[in-house]
Amino acid sequence: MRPTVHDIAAAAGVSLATVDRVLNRRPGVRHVTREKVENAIREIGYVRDVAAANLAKGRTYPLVFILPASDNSFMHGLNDEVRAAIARSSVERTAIRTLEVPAFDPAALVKVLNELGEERPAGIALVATDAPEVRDVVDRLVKDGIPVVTLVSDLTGSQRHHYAGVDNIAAGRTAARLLGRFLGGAKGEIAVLAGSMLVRDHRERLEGFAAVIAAEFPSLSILPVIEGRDDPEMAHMLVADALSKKGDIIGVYSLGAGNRGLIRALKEKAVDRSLTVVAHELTTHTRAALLDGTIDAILNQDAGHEVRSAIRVLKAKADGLAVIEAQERIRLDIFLKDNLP
Amino acid sequence: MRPTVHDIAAAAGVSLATVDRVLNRRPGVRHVTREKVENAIREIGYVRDVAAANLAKGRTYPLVFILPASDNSFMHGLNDEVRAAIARSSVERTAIRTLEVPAFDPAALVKVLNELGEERPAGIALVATDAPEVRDVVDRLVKDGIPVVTLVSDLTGSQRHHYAGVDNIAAGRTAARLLGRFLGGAKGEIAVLAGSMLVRDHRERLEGFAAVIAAEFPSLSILPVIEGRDDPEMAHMLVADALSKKGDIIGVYSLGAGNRGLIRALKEKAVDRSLTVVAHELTTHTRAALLDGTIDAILNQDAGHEVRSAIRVLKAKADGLAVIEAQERIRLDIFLKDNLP
DNA sequence: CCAAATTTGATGTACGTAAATCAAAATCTG
DNA sequence: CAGATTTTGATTTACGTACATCAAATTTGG
Repeated sequence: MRPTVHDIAAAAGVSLATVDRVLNRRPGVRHVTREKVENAIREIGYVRDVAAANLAKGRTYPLVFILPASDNSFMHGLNDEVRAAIARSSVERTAIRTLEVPAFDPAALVKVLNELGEERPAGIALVATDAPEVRDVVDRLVKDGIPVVTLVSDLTGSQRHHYAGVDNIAAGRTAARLLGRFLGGAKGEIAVLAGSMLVRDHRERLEGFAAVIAAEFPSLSILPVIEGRDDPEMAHMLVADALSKKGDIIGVYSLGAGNRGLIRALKEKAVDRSLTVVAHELTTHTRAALLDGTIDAILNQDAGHEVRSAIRVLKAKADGLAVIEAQERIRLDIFLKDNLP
Repeated sequence: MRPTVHDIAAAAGVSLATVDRVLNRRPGVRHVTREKVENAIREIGYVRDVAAANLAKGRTYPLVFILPASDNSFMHGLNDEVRAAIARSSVERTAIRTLEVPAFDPAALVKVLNELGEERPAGIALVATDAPEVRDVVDRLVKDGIPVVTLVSDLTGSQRHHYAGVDNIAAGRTAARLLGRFLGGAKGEIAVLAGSMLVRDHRERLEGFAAVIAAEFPSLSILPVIEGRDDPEMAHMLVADALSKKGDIIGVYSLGAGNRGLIRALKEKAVDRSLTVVAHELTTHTRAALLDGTIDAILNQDAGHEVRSAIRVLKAKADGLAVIEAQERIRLDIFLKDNLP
């Protein structure tokens, strides 16, 4: 059977109270005694029974999710998933609170994070705005022993414990290869629709995309990026305009949100032309467009997985436990019309 | 706070002992009283604290994994993942036992399953051989209250609680579209390498593949299926032979195992020809082939996810709890050289 | 209506850990 | 070496549930 605290006490030749003091970092244990206990723990392979410990502590994990106040399908979906997690909170012993901050606003994020430092929740998940001042607060929180994971968008060079999101450079590269291969050597121009180049995930997707196009599909050239601010109306206008003016666009890569506008523009302006289109994020609109042939492939990250993974990791870190790395890798989903969920 | 058994007792106006009798289906409770308690449970929204219950019961979940004695990379990987789960068993309160049965042998599977009926483990996961007699035993086990999930390969028309594996028809369709689009309207023949048409997942993959090729890529024709028995040597021989004889093969779909042999044949016979190749299962060999351009896309199912999902579902079913459906969907991974993990 | 049978209540122990209290022992200080 | 201080031990209660026992109350059958 699994060893218990009693077994540690017996193995170390000390009392249960001393074992408890060591396990829970309570004061009043001599260095030598502490080492005796720690050795015993290691030797008999003791692992704390988290369920029993939580029961005894009556513990709940107060977690905070910091989400940007963006009005696009993906963020709405992410919000829904966090709310679903909140609905499960009594079973999972979590007490999840969400905070909304203005999107792409490092100062606001820093302010909120600083306040959380006082509050000391059991863990923080945030959609990071990639800025040095944000990284500095996060590093301080981590140093203070508060588990932090980034969600969807990572924080360059920070000490965050984990990133629950996809590899966006790989996503961009994958989009490029799909588009390149689907176009089969044709010559022409590629339009790229992004939300904003101020966001790290969009920058990275473009970076990966451009690299592969340049290296492996020289017959394709990328037009200047269209920034649609993740807004359907704006995306519609800009894409429709580009399609009207440029006759040699043969492919489109939409790496941000606002796909509803893109799809409308495509249906208006490109019925006669055979465009190859790769877009990000599976929504009602992109799904329908994939099925009717307007879009050829969708790259997706599963918001539900990201949220659940973030929670698992935060709880594990709060308990000082290991995580199953392979389980927490967020995968890039590729959907063709045949493998939609 | 979360309601407890005491709250039920108070709400129903009965004693704790009676609540306990109802909760754990112990005899000696009048029908009316039982209903009073059940109503109270529903009204206050009581959910049993599984952690505390398991602690009290000292419960472990004796689970059985029935795996085929196949000697290919995928099954080895699956085996490794089950062993990894066994290593975690003390933490997860599982006691996992594996049983090996000859592959594609319904009788052997039936025999093992019948014996398990006596033993009554908390749950059974099996890689199903798709046969009516297997379905009948499984249905009986389910009827007897033993949770059963199929793993990797499903059981037609059975009552199994869950299938932890990918949708193989969708996988075949996806392979067809990738191949068709990558070939960009070229005219020619497609070679299909399977393990055996006696296995349901292989049959389904072929079915989906053929359907999409026929419907949407009329310039492509599928050659008679090559059955390589998932054996590298045999696959090598057969594929090399086919490539020598048929000059107009422009694509290959490998839907089973034995890819090491396929890759060798491709490197020997197809350096000059530009073949487009889609294969299943990410292994050391297929990964290397994808990176060096021998293979163009790999479809994969994550054995680790499948095993962990099966365990989660079996435990939940054993406790009569709901599962998060979206979390348990096993996804079809599509790997290009850019998004390898 | 009485005895028997059934149903319900009251109570205690256990699971593995946390946390607290008080006493005892060991160590340190001067 | 006495006294103060620190370290350790012994013991208890609690968390929410399971399970067992015995007594009391209620229902049922004749």
